Amino acid sequence: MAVSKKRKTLKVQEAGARLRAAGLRPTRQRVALAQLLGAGHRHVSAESLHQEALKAGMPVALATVYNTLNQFTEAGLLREVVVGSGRSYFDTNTDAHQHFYCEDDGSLVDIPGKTIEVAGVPVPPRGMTIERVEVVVRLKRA
Amino acid sequence: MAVSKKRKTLKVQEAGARLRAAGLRPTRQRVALAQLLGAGHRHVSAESLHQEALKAGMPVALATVYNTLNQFTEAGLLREVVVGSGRSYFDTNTDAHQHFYCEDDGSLVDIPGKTIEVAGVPVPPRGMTIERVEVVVRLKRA
DNA sequence: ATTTCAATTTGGAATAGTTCTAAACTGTGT
DNA sequence: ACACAGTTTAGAACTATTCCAAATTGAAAT
Repeated sequence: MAVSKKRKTLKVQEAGARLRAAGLRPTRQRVALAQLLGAGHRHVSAESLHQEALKAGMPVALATVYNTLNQFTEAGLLREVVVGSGRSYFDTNTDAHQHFYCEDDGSLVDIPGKTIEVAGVPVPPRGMTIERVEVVVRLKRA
Repeated sequence: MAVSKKRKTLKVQEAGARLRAAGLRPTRQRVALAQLLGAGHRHVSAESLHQEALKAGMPVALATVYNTLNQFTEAGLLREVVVGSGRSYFDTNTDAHQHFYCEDDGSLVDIPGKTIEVAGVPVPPRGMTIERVEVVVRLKRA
């Protein structure tokens, strides 16, 4: 048989523990999604994660995937990456880091945290605080 | 009567000239929109520009506004700024510069071109070239 | 184990922003 | 004035996401 490249998933236990730690009730669906997201650094869209869950034999409604991704993001388990209107990516790497974004195929590639240095960020307008400085390096096929 | 703050618009002539220079046929609608966009630095959405055109007595279909904004962007007359999914802004300032984005009210404020310095941008993946390095400083109400 | 109830999930409808389509119209060259 | 490619238009279609009200479920109490 052909060598199948299977993605590693988290154990149910560990996924549940992470959810509890984040203050989220570990329901069947949330645990399933946390398992899929849990291992390694990944970039997913609601749609792609939904497909993945179905293929993995963990049926979840698309609306639940949306809810869950948003809750995980609020809880600090994920980071939302905005690259283009109409496309939302969620990044399992919540550390400070940046991205390459290829406009041709919509793919996203990490740039490690310490690589890019941003200097000279001005003081924000009155009554505002900086939440995050986001850098996206937009690419085109050469 | 109250002092009305009226936005300056371009003369028809000048708007037409700009369009020709960009290789776009100066139709009535394109001229009208170019007039509205022409003076000063602005951030518009398709919807906001559409409203503005209607109020200015220059009826244009929303679809035309979309077409036109996209054409202007392709022609280098505008720059698209991506800040959040579902929201597309077009910036009349096409020089290299960055933005503050306030997540609370969706507003966009320019950061002048030379203010922010980005260092350490890595070499792009094989066969790719950097089209633009985009920096968005996300703000929250303090 | 059973009961209880708020939290969660669900499928479908609803919404928002944008693009598409086919027919009507218009700018420009002759 | 004429012709025609380019443009505009209204509305349908589409995509990504959120909303909704009903059904289900996890966890705490009995």
